[in-house]
Amino acid sequence: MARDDLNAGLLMFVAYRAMEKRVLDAIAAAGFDDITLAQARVFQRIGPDGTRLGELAEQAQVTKQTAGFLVDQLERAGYVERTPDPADARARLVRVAERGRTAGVVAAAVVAEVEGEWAAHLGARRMTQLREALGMLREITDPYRPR
Amino acid sequence: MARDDLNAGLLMFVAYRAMEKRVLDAIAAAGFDDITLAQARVFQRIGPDGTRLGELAEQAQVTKQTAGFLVDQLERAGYVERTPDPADARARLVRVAERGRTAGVVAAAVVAEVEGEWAAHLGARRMTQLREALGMLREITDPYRPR
DNA sequence: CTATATTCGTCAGATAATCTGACTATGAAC
DNA sequence: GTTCATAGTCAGATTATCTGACGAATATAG
Repeated sequence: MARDDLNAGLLMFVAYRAMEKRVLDAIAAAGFDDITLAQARVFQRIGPDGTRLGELAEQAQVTKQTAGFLVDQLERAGYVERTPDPADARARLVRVAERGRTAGVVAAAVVAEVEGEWAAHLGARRMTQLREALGMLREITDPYRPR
Repeated sequence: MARDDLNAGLLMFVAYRAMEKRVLDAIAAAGFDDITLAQARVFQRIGPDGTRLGELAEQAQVTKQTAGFLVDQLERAGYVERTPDPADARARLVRVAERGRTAGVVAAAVVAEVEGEWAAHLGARRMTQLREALGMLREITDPYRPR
Protein backbone atom coordinates (compact mmCIF):
# COMPACT_ATOMS: atom_id res chain seq x y z
CA MET A 1 0.00 0.00 0.00
CA ALA A 2 2.95 2.28 0.32
CA ARG A 3 4.68 3.42 -2.79
CA ASP A 4 8.29 3.41 -1.73
CA ASP A 5 8.87 0.54 0.62
CA LEU A 6 7.06 -2.38 -0.89
CA ASN A 7 7.06 -5.42 1.31
CA ALA A 8 9.60 -8.11 0.57
CA GLY A 9 6.97 -10.35 -0.98
CA LEU A 10 5.93 -7.72 -3.49
CA LEU A 11 9.51 -7.01 -4.40
CA MET A 12 10.01 -10.66 -5.15
CA PHE A 13 6.91 -10.70 -7.27
CA VAL A 14 8.29 -8.00 -9.50
CA ALA A 15 11.59 -9.72 -10.14
CA TYR A 16 10.05 -13.16 -10.41
CA ARG A 17 7.57 -12.01 -12.99
CA ALA A 18 10.26 -10.26 -14.97
CA MET A 19 12.27 -13.46 -15.19
CA GLU A 20 9.21 -15.44 -16.15
CA LYS A 21 8.27 -13.04 -18.89
CA ARG A 22 11.76 -12.89 -20.34
CA VAL A 23 11.96 -16.65 -20.55
CA LEU A 24 8.52 -17.13 -22.01
CA ASP A 25 9.06 -14.41 -24.59
CA ALA A 26 12.37 -15.91 -25.67
CA ILE A 27 10.88 -19.36 -25.94
CA ALA A 28 8.03 -18.03 -28.04
CA ALA A 29 10.48 -16.12 -30.24
CA ALA A 30 12.42 -19.35 -30.74
CA GLY A 31 9.34 -20.89 -32.32
CA PHE A 32 7.77 -22.52 -29.29
CA ASP A 33 4.84 -20.19 -29.45
CA ASP A 34 2.30 -22.68 -28.28
CA ILE A 35 2.97 -23.14 -24.56
CA THR A 36 1.33 -20.92 -22.08
CA LEU A 37 2.63 -19.40 -18.90
CA ALA A 38 0.72 -21.89 -16.78
CA GLN A 39 2.12 -24.79 -18.76
CA ALA A 40 5.64 -23.43 -18.45
CA ARG A 41 5.26 -23.15 -14.71
CA VAL A 42 4.66 -26.86 -14.50
CA PHE A 43 7.13 -27.81 -17.20
CA GLN A 44 10.09 -26.16 -15.57
CA ARG A 45 9.73 -28.37 -12.52
CA ILE A 46 10.19 -31.64 -14.32
CA GLY A 47 13.35 -33.33 -13.07
CA PRO A 48 15.97 -34.99 -15.28
CA ASP A 49 14.58 -38.46 -14.56
CA GLY A 50 10.95 -37.51 -14.74
CA THR A 51 8.66 -36.32 -12.01
CA ARG A 52 5.32 -37.51 -10.77
CA LEU A 53 2.27 -35.43 -11.41
CA GLY A 54 1.61 -34.98 -7.74
CA GLU A 55 5.06 -33.59 -7.15
CA LEU A 56 4.75 -31.19 -10.04
CA ALA A 57 1.46 -30.01 -8.62
CA GLU A 58 2.92 -29.55 -5.18
CA GLN A 59 5.90 -27.59 -6.41
CA ALA A 60 3.90 -25.41 -8.77
CA GLN A 61 1.35 -24.98 -6.00
CA VAL A 62 -1.71 -26.04 -7.92
CA THR A 63 -4.00 -29.03 -7.49
CA LYS A 64 -3.20 -32.37 -9.10
CA GLN A 65 -6.16 -31.85 -11.38
CA THR A 66 -4.84 -28.55 -12.66
CA ALA A 67 -1.36 -29.99 -13.13
CA GLY A 68 -2.87 -32.92 -15.00
CA PHE A 69 -4.82 -30.60 -17.23
CA LEU A 70 -1.66 -28.68 -18.10
CA VAL A 71 0.47 -31.78 -18.59
CA ASP A 72 -2.17 -33.13 -20.99
CA GLN A 73 -1.63 -30.10 -23.17
CA LEU A 74 2.16 -30.25 -22.91
CA GLU A 75 1.94 -33.88 -23.91
CA ARG A 76 -0.27 -33.19 -26.92
CA ALA A 77 2.14 -30.45 -28.01
CA GLY A 78 5.06 -32.84 -27.75
CA TYR A 79 6.90 -31.18 -24.88
CA VAL A 80 6.54 -34.05 -22.43
CA GLU A 81 5.64 -37.70 -22.31
CA ARG A 82 4.26 -39.91 -19.59
CA THR A 83 5.88 -43.19 -18.72
CA PRO A 84 4.90 -45.73 -16.10
CA ASP A 85 6.69 -45.35 -12.81
CA PRO A 86 8.62 -48.58 -12.21
CA ALA A 87 8.40 -48.02 -8.49
CA ASP A 88 4.63 -47.62 -8.29
CA ALA A 89 2.01 -48.87 -10.70
CA ARG A 90 -0.43 -46.18 -9.68
CA ALA A 91 1.94 -43.43 -10.66
CA ARG A 92 3.30 -42.19 -13.95
CA LEU A 93 6.42 -40.20 -14.54
CA VAL A 94 6.17 -37.03 -16.54
CA ARG A 95 9.31 -36.73 -18.63
CA VAL A 96 10.66 -34.03 -20.89
CA ALA A 97 10.32 -35.14 -24.52
CA GLU A 98 12.44 -34.16 -27.48
CA ARG A 99 10.64 -30.92 -28.28
CA GLY A 100 10.67 -30.05 -24.63
CA ARG A 101 14.37 -30.62 -24.37
CA THR A 102 15.05 -28.16 -27.16
CA ALA A 103 12.83 -25.57 -25.55
CA GLY A 104 14.50 -26.24 -22.24
CA VAL A 105 17.89 -25.38 -23.67
CA VAL A 106 16.58 -22.03 -24.86
CA ALA A 107 15.00 -21.41 -21.48
CA ALA A 108 18.16 -22.25 -19.58
CA ALA A 109 20.14 -19.85 -21.73
CA VAL A 110 17.75 -17.01 -21.01
CA VAL A 111 17.71 -17.74 -17.32
CA ALA A 112 21.50 -17.52 -17.32
CA GLU A 113 21.35 -14.31 -19.32
CA VAL A 114 18.89 -12.66 -16.96
CA GLU A 115 20.77 -13.80 -13.90
CA GLY A 116 23.85 -12.32 -15.50
CA GLU A 117 22.10 -8.99 -15.93
CA TRP A 118 21.01 -9.08 -12.33
CA ALA A 119 24.52 -9.87 -11.18
CA ALA A 120 25.86 -7.03 -13.29
CA HIS A 121 23.40 -4.60 -11.76
CA LEU A 122 23.87 -5.76 -8.19
CA GLY A 123 27.51 -6.64 -8.32
CA ALA A 124 28.77 -10.15 -7.76
CA ARG A 125 28.87 -9.79 -4.01
CA ARG A 126 25.28 -8.73 -3.58
CA MET A 127 24.09 -11.31 -6.10
CA THR A 128 25.73 -14.03 -4.07
CA GLN A 129 24.18 -12.70 -0.91
CA LEU A 130 20.81 -12.60 -2.62
CA ARG A 131 21.05 -16.24 -3.65
CA GLU A 132 22.14 -17.19 -0.19
CA ALA A 133 19.29 -15.37 1.49
CA LEU A 134 16.72 -16.77 -0.92
CA GLY A 135 18.06 -20.27 -0.44
CA MET A 136 17.75 -19.92 3.29
CA LEU A 137 14.30 -18.47 3.02
CA ARG A 138 13.26 -21.49 1.09
CA GLU A 139 13.92 -23.58 4.17
CA ILE A 140 11.06 -21.94 5.97
CA THR A 141 8.76 -21.07 3.07
CA ASP A 142 8.80 -24.02 0.69
CA PRO A 143 5.76 -26.22 1.24
CA TYR A 144 7.31 -28.84 -1.01
CA ARG A 145 9.37 -31.44 0.78
CA PRO A 146 11.46 -33.69 -1.42
CA ARG A 147 11.51 -37.18 0.01
CA MET B 1 14.95 -28.50 -13.77
CA ALA B 2 17.60 -29.14 -11.19
CA ARG B 3 16.60 -30.00 -7.68
CA ASP B 4 19.22 -28.23 -5.69
CA ASP B 5 20.11 -24.97 -7.33
CA LEU B 6 16.82 -23.49 -8.36
CA ASN B 7 17.19 -20.32 -10.37
CA ALA B 8 16.75 -17.05 -8.59
CA GLY B 9 13.31 -16.53 -10.09
CA LEU B 10 12.01 -19.81 -8.76
CA LEU B 11 13.41 -19.11 -5.34
CA MET B 12 11.55 -15.83 -5.28
CA PHE B 13 8.38 -17.55 -6.34
CA VAL B 14 8.53 -19.84 -3.35
CA ALA B 15 8.95 -17.07 -0.81
CA TYR B 16 6.51 -14.74 -2.53
CA ARG B 17 3.81 -17.37 -2.59
CA ALA B 18 4.42 -18.20 1.04
CA MET B 19 3.89 -14.57 2.01
CA GLU B 20 0.79 -14.34 -0.13
CA LYS B 21 -0.72 -17.45 1.36
CA ARG B 22 -0.02 -16.42 4.92
CA VAL B 23 -1.67 -13.07 4.41
CA LEU B 24 -4.70 -14.42 2.60
CA ASP B 25 -5.23 -17.15 5.19
CA ALA B 26 -5.03 -14.65 8.03
CA ILE B 27 -7.45 -12.30 6.34
CA ALA B 28 -9.89 -15.15 5.76
CA ALA B 29 -9.53 -16.26 9.39
CA ALA B 30 -10.31 -12.71 10.48
CA GLY B 31 -13.69 -13.00 8.80
CA PHE B 32 -12.88 -11.58 5.39
CA ASP B 33 -13.47 -14.90 3.77
CA ASP B 34 -14.91 -13.54 0.60
CA ILE B 35 -11.94 -12.03 -1.29
CA THR B 36 -9.94 -14.15 -3.60
CA LEU B 37 -6.25 -14.24 -4.25
CA ALA B 38 -6.64 -12.41 -7.54
CA GLN B 39 -8.69 -9.70 -5.87
CA ALA B 40 -6.12 -9.33 -3.12
CA ARG B 41 -3.36 -8.92 -5.65
CA VAL B 42 -5.08 -5.87 -7.02
CA PHE B 43 -6.30 -4.58 -3.70
CA GLN B 44 -2.89 -4.42 -2.09
CA ARG B 45 -1.71 -1.98 -4.72
CA ILE B 46 -4.22 0.70 -3.95
CA GLY B 47 -2.45 3.80 -2.68
CA PRO B 48 -3.52 5.88 0.32
CA ASP B 49 -5.14 8.50 -1.92
CA GLY B 50 -6.67 6.09 -4.34
CA THR B 51 -5.23 4.69 -7.52
CA ARG B 52 -6.44 4.60 -11.08
CA LEU B 53 -7.56 1.34 -12.55
CA GLY B 54 -4.91 1.45 -15.22
CA GLU B 55 -2.17 1.81 -12.67
CA LEU B 56 -3.49 -1.05 -10.61
CA ALA B 57 -3.55 -3.18 -13.72
CA GLU B 58 -0.03 -2.23 -14.65
CA GLN B 59 1.35 -2.96 -11.21
CA ALA B 60 -0.49 -6.23 -10.81
CA GLN B 61 0.50 -7.07 -14.37
CA VAL B 62 -2.91 -7.86 -15.73
CA THR B 63 -5.00 -6.10 -18.35
CA LYS B 64 -7.21 -3.17 -17.45
CA GLN B 65 -10.20 -5.36 -18.19
CA THR B 66 -9.11 -7.97 -15.70
CA ALA B 67 -8.36 -5.36 -13.08
CA GLY B 68 -11.76 -3.82 -13.69
CA PHE B 69 -13.44 -7.17 -13.30
CA LEU B 70 -11.71 -7.72 -9.96
CA VAL B 71 -12.34 -4.21 -8.70
CA ASP B 72 -16.03 -4.66 -9.51
CA GLN B 73 -16.11 -7.55 -7.11
CA LEU B 74 -14.12 -5.77 -4.45
CA GLU B 75 -16.54 -2.90 -4.76
CA ARG B 76 -19.60 -5.09 -4.43
CA ALA B 77 -18.08 -6.71 -1.36
CA GLY B 78 -17.45 -3.31 0.20
CA TYR B 79 -13.66 -3.38 0.18
CA VAL B 80 -13.22 -0.48 -2.21
CA GLU B 81 -15.11 2.38 -3.76
CA ARG B 82 -14.69 4.35 -6.95
CA THR B 83 -14.62 8.08 -6.95
CA PRO B 84 -14.19 10.47 -9.84
CA ASP B 85 -10.64 11.61 -10.44
CA PRO B 86 -10.61 15.40 -10.04
CA ALA B 87 -7.65 15.63 -12.38
CA ASP B 88 -9.18 13.74 -15.27
CA ALA B 89 -12.83 13.20 -16.07
CA ARG B 90 -12.14 10.02 -17.97
CA ALA B 91 -10.56 8.38 -14.98
CA ARG B 92 -11.84 7.16 -11.64
CA LEU B 93 -9.90 6.59 -8.48
CA VAL B 94 -10.20 3.27 -6.77
CA ARG B 95 -10.10 3.87 -3.04
CA VAL B 96 -9.99 1.58 -0.05
CA ALA B 97 -13.37 1.63 1.70
CA GLU B 98 -14.14 1.01 5.35
CA ARG B 99 -14.26 -2.76 5.17
CA GLY B 100 -11.12 -2.73 3.11
CA ARG B 101 -9.33 -0.60 5.64
CA THR B 102 -10.05 -3.08 8.41
CA ALA B 103 -8.84 -5.96 6.27
CA GLY B 104 -5.79 -3.94 5.36
CA VAL B 105 -4.83 -3.56 8.98
CA VAL B 106 -4.94 -7.32 9.44
CA ALA B 107 -2.91 -7.80 6.29
CA ALA B 108 -0.26 -5.31 7.32
CA ALA B 109 0.12 -7.04 10.67
CA VAL B 110 0.68 -10.42 9.02
CA VAL B 111 3.16 -8.97 6.55
CA ALA B 112 5.12 -7.57 9.47
CA GLU B 113 4.91 -10.88 11.27
CA VAL B 114 6.17 -12.87 8.30
CA GLU B 115 8.93 -10.41 7.59
CA GLY B 116 9.89 -10.74 11.23
CA GLU B 117 10.12 -14.50 10.88
CA TRP B 118 12.25 -14.11 7.81
CA ALA B 119 14.54 -11.68 9.58
CA ALA B 120 14.80 -14.08 12.50
CA HIS B 121 15.77 -16.91 10.22
CA LEU B 122 18.22 -14.94 8.12
CA GLY B 123 19.55 -12.64 10.76
CA ALA B 124 19.13 -8.88 10.62
CA ARG B 125 22.17 -8.35 8.46
CA ARG B 126 21.16 -10.72 5.71
CA MET B 127 17.57 -9.51 5.81
CA THR B 128 18.77 -5.98 5.21
CA GLN B 129 20.94 -7.12 2.36
CA LEU B 130 18.01 -9.01 0.89
CA ARG B 131 15.82 -5.94 0.95
CA GLU B 132 18.57 -3.89 -0.58
CA ALA B 133 19.19 -6.35 -3.38
CA LEU B 134 15.49 -6.73 -4.14
CA GLY B 135 15.04 -2.98 -4.17
CA MET B 136 17.86 -2.60 -6.63
CA LEU B 137 16.55 -5.41 -8.77
CA ARG B 138 13.30 -3.59 -9.01
CA GLU B 139 15.07 -0.82 -10.85
CA ILE B 140 15.70 -3.09 -13.78
CA THR B 141 12.74 -5.44 -13.54
CA ASP B 142 9.71 -3.34 -12.66
CA PRO B 143 7.65 -2.56 -15.76
CA TYR B 144 5.60 -0.11 -13.75
CA ARG B 145 6.87 3.44 -13.86
CA PRO B 146 5.24 5.83 -11.44
CA ARG B 147 4.87 9.23 -13.07
C1' DC C 1 -8.84 27.22 -32.15
C1' DT C 2 -9.77 23.11 -34.61
C1' DA C 3 -8.44 18.43 -36.21
C1' DT C 4 -6.14 14.40 -34.95
C1' DA C 5 -4.24 11.21 -32.00
C1' DT C 6 -3.95 9.25 -27.44
C1' DT C 7 -5.54 7.70 -23.12
C1' DC C 8 -9.13 5.99 -19.55
C1' DG C 9 -12.30 2.99 -18.68
C1' DT C 10 -16.00 -0.16 -20.06
C1' DC C 11 -18.83 -3.61 -22.78
C1' DA C 12 -19.05 -8.02 -24.99
C1' DG C 13 -17.53 -12.47 -25.94
C1' DA C 14 -14.27 -16.18 -25.89
C1' DT C 15 -10.81 -19.00 -23.70
C1' DA C 16 -7.76 -20.58 -20.17
C1' DA C 17 -6.85 -21.91 -15.67
C1' DT C 18 -8.36 -23.30 -11.48
C1' DC C 19 -11.04 -25.61 -7.93
C1' DT C 20 -14.20 -29.29 -5.38
C1' DG C 21 -16.03 -33.69 -5.22
C1' DA C 22 -16.31 -38.42 -6.53
C1' DC C 23 -14.15 -42.57 -8.16
C1' DT C 24 -10.63 -46.55 -9.57
C1' DA C 25 -6.57 -48.84 -8.94
C1' DT C 26 -2.64 -49.76 -6.37
C1' DG C 27 0.20 -49.80 -2.42
C1' DA C 28 1.03 -49.68 2.76
C1' DA C 29 -0.01 -50.99 7.47
C1' DC C 30 -1.71 -53.82 10.91
C1' DG D 1 -6.11 -60.25 4.29
C1' DT D 2 -8.93 -56.34 5.68
C1' DT D 3 -8.49 -51.58 6.20
C1' DC D 4 -6.51 -47.22 5.25
C1' DA D 5 -3.80 -44.08 2.43
C1' DT D 6 -1.96 -42.51 -2.04
C1' DA D 7 -1.66 -41.54 -7.35
C1' DG D 8 -4.07 -40.25 -10.79
C1' DT D 9 -8.31 -39.36 -13.49
C1' DC D 10 -13.22 -37.97 -14.68
C1' DA D 11 -16.86 -34.65 -14.48
C1' DG D 12 -18.67 -30.29 -13.67
C1' DA D 13 -18.58 -25.60 -12.07
C1' DT D 14 -16.41 -21.33 -11.25
C1' DT D 15 -12.90 -17.82 -11.62
C1' DA D 16 -9.55 -15.32 -13.94
C1' DT D 17 -7.75 -13.92 -17.99
C1' DC D 18 -7.37 -12.18 -22.69
C1' DT D 19 -8.57 -9.73 -27.39
C1' DG D 20 -11.21 -6.56 -29.81
C1' DA D 21 -14.28 -2.68 -30.19
C1' DC D 22 -16.09 1.39 -28.37
C1' DG D 23 -17.44 6.29 -26.19
C1' DA D 24 -15.80 10.00 -23.68
C1' DA D 25 -12.20 13.07 -22.35
C1' DT D 26 -7.62 14.83 -22.80
C1' DA D 27 -3.40 16.05 -25.13
C1' DT D 28 -0.92 17.39 -29.30
C1' DA D 29 -0.14 19.54 -33.81
C1' DG D 30 -0.83 22.83 -36.95
